[in-house]
Formats: sequence, structure tokens, C-alpha cells
Amino acid sequence: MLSLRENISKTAVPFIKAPPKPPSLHHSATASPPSPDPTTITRLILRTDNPEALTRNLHSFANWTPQLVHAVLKRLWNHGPKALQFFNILDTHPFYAHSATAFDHAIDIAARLRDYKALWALVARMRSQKLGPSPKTFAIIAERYVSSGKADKAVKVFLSMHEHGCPQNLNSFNAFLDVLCKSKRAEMAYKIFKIFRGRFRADTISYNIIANGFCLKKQTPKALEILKEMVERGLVPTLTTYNIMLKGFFRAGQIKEAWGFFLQMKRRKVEIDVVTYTTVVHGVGVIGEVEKARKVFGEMIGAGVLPSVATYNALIQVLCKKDNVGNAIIVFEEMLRKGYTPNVTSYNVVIRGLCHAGNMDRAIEYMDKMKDDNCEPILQTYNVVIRYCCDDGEIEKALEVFERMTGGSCLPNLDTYNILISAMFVRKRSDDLLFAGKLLIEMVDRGFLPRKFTFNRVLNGLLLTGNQSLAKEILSLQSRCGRLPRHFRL
DNA sequence: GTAGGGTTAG
Repeated sequence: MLSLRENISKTAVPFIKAPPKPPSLHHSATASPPSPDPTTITRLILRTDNPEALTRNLHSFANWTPQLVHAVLKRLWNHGPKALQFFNILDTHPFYAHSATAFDHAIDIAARLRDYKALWALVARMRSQKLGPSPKTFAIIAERYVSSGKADKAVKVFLSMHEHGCPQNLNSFNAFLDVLCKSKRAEMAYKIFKIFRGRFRADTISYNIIANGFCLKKQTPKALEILKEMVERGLVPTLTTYNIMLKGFFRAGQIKEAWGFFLQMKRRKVEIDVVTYTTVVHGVGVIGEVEKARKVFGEMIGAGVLPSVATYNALIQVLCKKDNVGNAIIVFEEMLRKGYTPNVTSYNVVIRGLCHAGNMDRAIEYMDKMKDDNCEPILQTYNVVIRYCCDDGEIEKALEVFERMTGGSCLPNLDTYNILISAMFVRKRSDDLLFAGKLLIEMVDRGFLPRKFTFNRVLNGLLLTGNQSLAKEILSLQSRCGRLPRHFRL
């Protein structure tokens, strides 16, 4: 009988061990029409290292649909190289042609891998097939440039949209401003806004986006200034405008202002809605005013505004953080009784609460229960549970949860790898460090770039435990990644 | 994917 550790090092790192024989998608002429599900296809792609074999296999399947392609790309989201390989193979399929959405996803993945050459090749190919690029495509590209610190490039790309055959209008202008604001570049967005607001005829939505951008940076006075300017230009604030400011005050810790603003909204007979109430329930709750949060929750029903799942989630989170998980679960159950269907966030909030209370086993129970409500654990779910297991020193339990992910429906991301690699240094066992090394190789293989710190830490660990050969492999990997400190020698 | 509420770390 293998120990769990041996078991894991054989199964959790499929790219290091010899891959198992791929299941075939071929069907004989007499068999019923093939209908492989996305998970089966994803596993096949992950296990087939030979590109020709994979191409043959994927081309032999004739029933591709945009939905199926989308589902597979989604599962391969955290394995960028494989996702692009899959996309390219299908792009040469004799009968199947990609949809615009598939191109957008492929472009997003290429951008995340910072493979800008591939990105622009995809844009050109998309255009040659008359599928775009659309404003949505450019929003994706701009967002990726901004989040990798190339905001100037994002601006250039936006300004050159029309050269790629994509119309520039108020919608795409607003979408672009929103990308900048969501990436905490409110000043830059405002500067560009001032230059082009005449040309694009900026509207209430443009102003709301900029005001929200400053609120995200906790600069509520600046946000109010923007809104004042909006009113002076004859545009009328909407309920969304008020909700943005309300949330902004809470976020900035200006509780008095927030509460005063809320009262004023009620007094002025603004038609406050479920978003307003959810903001207040969450806002007063997270500062520890649990009873006030409950009161507002009750008040909204009296005012004829029904709570949404998000409102319940806000209250549940508040109870987890500032009261206790038991009471949070009572509200969760009440939500069920009232006929609401909890969503992924509901579960994530409860699971996090249980983890925080040290109740790992119940947290994992809730993870299993998600299926009942037609949802599946997502990355955040896995990462929270794995992190808390590691913090509790329950390394084996963390690895068990990790192993579930490798099944194919939700691949680990950068955070997952960082959490696990750190955990491998808790016990300082030789096989733990070996596993850390294998995880490091796997994450690079999947398109994630580890920090220099991570490389050095794993290398030192391997050298101390005498794993020379793996250390050598990682060292050459590190130089290929451009993360090698000068004068570092084995 | 033209705007606002609910997840991750204090």
C-alpha cells in the first residue's frame, strides 16, 4: 500500500511522471455518436504530450460546438500553454470554425501568458475570419496590458482600435475607462476622460465610472467633485450614482458620512433598492455593528424591498466575521427555507467562516454539499481550504484537497502553488522538499512565473536535502524564466 | 465586457 505522499507524487504531477495512456475519442462506425463531455476532453488534453497524437484525436471528433469549446477552454484556464494548444488544434479542424467568443478567450489567455506576439496574431486571424475584433476584445486586451503594468500601452491600443476594424464609440470609451478605474488608475482615466469627453459625448455612465474609480481608491472627496462637475454639465445622478458614493464612504471608513448619506437618500425619497440595502448591511456589519446590520436587513423587507442572495451573503459574511459561524449557518438555513438558492459565494463565505473557526472537517463537508445546489467549488474555495489546512499544519489534508483539483474541473493557479510550496517547508522533510520542486516545475509548465524568492527557497531546500539532480533541473528552468540571480552557481 | 451590492488577508 502506498503512503499518501507517494501516492500524491505519482498522481498530482502528471507532467513529470510518464503520462497514462490517453483514452481514445475514436469510435467505430457501429458505435453510437460520440459525445465526450468537457471534463473527459480536458483530461485527454492534459495527458497527451504528443502534439500529433492530440491533433489526430481532436480532429477525429466531428461534433464540436462553441459551447463545448468554451467549456474546455474554461477548464484549461489555468494551463495557458495547453489551452492555446487546444485552440490552435481546433483552428485547423477540417470542419469546425471557432466562434468570436473562443477567439476572445484565446486572446485573454495569450495576454495572460504575456505572449503578445501570439495575441496580435490571434487578433489578425480573428479579423481575417470576419469575427471581430470587437470592443469586448479590446477591453480584454486593455485590461491585460494595464494589469501587467503597461497602462500606456493600453491607452495606445484603445486609441488604435479603429485601425483594427473596430468601432470607437461611447460604449467602448466607457468600457475602457472602467478597465483603468478597476485597476486603480482613476487619475489616468480622468485625464483621458477630460481629453475625449467632448468627442465621445460622455454621459452619466462615464461619470459614474470615474467617480467609482476614485471611490475604489478611497478618495471620496475627489469622487464628489466629479459628481458635482457632472451636475453642473446638466447630467442627472441616478440611483447607481448614489449607491457608488454610499459604498465609497463605507469603503473609506467614513461610517458617519455613509450613514448620513443613507438617511439622506431615504429622506429625499430616492427610490432606494436592494443594492443600497446590501451595501449598508455589509458596511455596518463589517465594522462590528452586527445588530444594526440585522436591523437594516429586517427594515428592507418592511420597506417592500426583497433581499437578494447577495444580501443574504453579506449578512452571513458579517456574522462569520463579527459574530460566530453558528449564527451565520442559521441565516444560511433560513435562506434555504425561504426558497433562495445559495450560490458559490454563499458557500465560499460559510466555508471560510468554518475554516476560520478551525472547523476544517465541516468546511470540507460544505464543499461537498455545493453540488446539491448545482454549484461546484471554484478556485477561491479550494485556495481557502488549502490555506487553512496548511496553517493548521494539516499538510496531508491540504494535499488531499489539492488532489481533487487535479481531476480537471478546476486547475490550480499561482496562489494555490504558492500556498502549497510554502507549506512544504513547515516540516522540512526531504520528500516534502522534493514535492515542492515538482510543484515548481509543474507551475512553470502551466504558464505561471514563480517569484525569484520561490525559486531560491526551493533550490536551497533541495540542496540541503541532497536532491542534486532536481536542483539542477530547476536551476536551468530558472534561467529559462529569466529569474536567475547573477553569479548563482550550483 | 458601458455604471452600483455579496468571496480572498489583519
